[in-house]
Amino acid sequence: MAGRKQFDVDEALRRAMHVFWRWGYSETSIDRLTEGTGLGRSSLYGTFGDKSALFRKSLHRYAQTYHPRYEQALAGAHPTPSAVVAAYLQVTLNRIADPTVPDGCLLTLSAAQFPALDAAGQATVRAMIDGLRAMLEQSLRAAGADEHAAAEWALCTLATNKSLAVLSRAGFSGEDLATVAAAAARIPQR
Amino acid sequence: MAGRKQFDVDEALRRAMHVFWRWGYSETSIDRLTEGTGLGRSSLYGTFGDKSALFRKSLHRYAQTYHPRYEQALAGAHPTPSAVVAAYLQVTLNRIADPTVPDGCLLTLSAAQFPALDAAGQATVRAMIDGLRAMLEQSLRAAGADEHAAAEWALCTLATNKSLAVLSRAGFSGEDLATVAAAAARIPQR
DNA sequence: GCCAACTTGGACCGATCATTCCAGCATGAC
DNA sequence: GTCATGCTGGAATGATCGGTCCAAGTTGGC
Repeated sequence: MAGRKQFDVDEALRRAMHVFWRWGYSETSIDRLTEGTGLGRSSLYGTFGDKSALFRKSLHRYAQTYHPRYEQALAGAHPTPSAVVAAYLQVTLNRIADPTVPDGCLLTLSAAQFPALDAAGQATVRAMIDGLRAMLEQSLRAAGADEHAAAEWALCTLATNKSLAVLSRAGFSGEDLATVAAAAARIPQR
Repeated sequence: MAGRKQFDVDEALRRAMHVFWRWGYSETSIDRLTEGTGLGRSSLYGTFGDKSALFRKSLHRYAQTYHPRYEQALAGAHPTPSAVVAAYLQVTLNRIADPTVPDGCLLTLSAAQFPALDAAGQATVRAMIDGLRAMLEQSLRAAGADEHAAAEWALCTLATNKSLAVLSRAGFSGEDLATVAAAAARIPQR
């Protein structure tokens, strides 16, 4: 039960990062961190310091892991804006499929961010996010076929994506989001 | 000091909406709400119910105010995706300039969302948001001149915008964000 | 002028939060 | 085998949270 460290510090930090990632800062309690990392309170404090220190370490870890990919995608030899967006989408998709990120991508934050939403509201947000993911995948398939069409598709996708992020962040209720989804569905899809 | 109501319910709800808007749900304490609305605890609870009820009323108020504009922009007779995005940007810009929304738009949420970030980190986020706002305005000016160029511009803008939203939401530190800003600056601007 | 109705400010409550502390014990060195 | 090291689980602490309650006081109707 005691003696020498019984966990891998780096792995614990990775898990803590995902807890912050999923729940945001203020919705992440120490109990949630102990549950997510498997460490006890004492080990957590002894290893990483207090909550905000652990959060900052998580940020750094996140930046180290994912930032170079965006950097590479955005700073590469992409002559046109549409190519830049395509590269950006590619990175995002890779992250969605990243096996080191359980249960999806950054976007899944939205559904957990507003505890005051009822279950139906959160389910709606989750469903819209799943739909968005499908759209992203479809837009990338289109990119392989025809670049101009891909650019147009990415345009629509990003616009809808942004709408969803803004709206869910602002905490729209389930029925509000459903209405927006209906509007988004009317965007021409080719 | 007492007797009959000494405040305007609708105005109080508008102010409460902005408090939630700026701080998010869990970072909004009752004390912050009383400070933001000017009402006492009793008046707040007596008029709107508990915190989550007030949040839901704020959502509804928000939806009533802003949703029709997006609905109109996204569902109107826009034949091409780029036109849809242009309309979307127009609505966003209008909201940025909306005098009923003090201190800017939804995007300003980001800077307040992570209390564990130091002052420099939050200032960096704020500066990037200001830069983003300038980019949006510039993209709209371009839209007036040449529609295709505008579409390309909007593409870049949204991509960068989305990056910022994702990154700041994930809680990047100030220097991380500065690096991303440098990368974004390398996106061709015409 | 009087009374019922209603609002208001502030004290109060239990729950939960982040954080600290300590006794107990497994470990590695000798 | 012995001992110092330092990690571990759990109890304890003070602050803050959302929420409740009530006495004090003001209003409008009569």
